Amino acid sequence: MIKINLDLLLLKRKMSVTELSKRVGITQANLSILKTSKAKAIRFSTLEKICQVLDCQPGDILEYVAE
Amino acid sequence: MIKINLDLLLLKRKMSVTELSKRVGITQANLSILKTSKAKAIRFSTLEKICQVLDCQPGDILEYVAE
DNA sequence: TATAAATATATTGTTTATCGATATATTGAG
DNA sequence: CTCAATATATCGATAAACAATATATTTATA
Repeated sequence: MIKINLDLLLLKRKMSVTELSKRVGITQANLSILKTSKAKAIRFSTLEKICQVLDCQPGDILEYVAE
Repeated sequence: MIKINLDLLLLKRKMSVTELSKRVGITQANLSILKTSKAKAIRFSTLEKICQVLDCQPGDILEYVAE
């Protein structure tokens, strides 16, 4: 499965999910869905904004976990 | 923007896009769209299969490029 | 250079699912 | 206990993946 992990970076940046959602431009609810790996897809525009705001690469937040 | 780069890994694995598309389970045409960064989103199920077949991590193929 | 193979592009239709908007539940800090 | 942060839940609209298919273009190779 593909896991998304924002916790580490949010901690580093001392940023809340709510704050990130505002900066990214999506609702707190929908970012929460992403954050908990409940989403079945992601728009590159969203991924891009997250990377932009958190100043990171997709690889920093996306992980493939074999099962 | 978010760029997707499969070329390096395909070269390493000596695998063609057509071959990858068969293994991943999507058409050659649609994988080509992904490969050329024309897609606006990606399903995690697709990303997962690509990582599985190429034995890699999302970070190996996805890149955020600031503009 | 001719031919075939690989890849890119294009079109149409179906189906899926993001994301907005919103409400509410749950958790945690103080 | 209170409040803020986060998670969960609906619903609807819209966007877009992906299938299927055809075809153009590029690349390899005999």
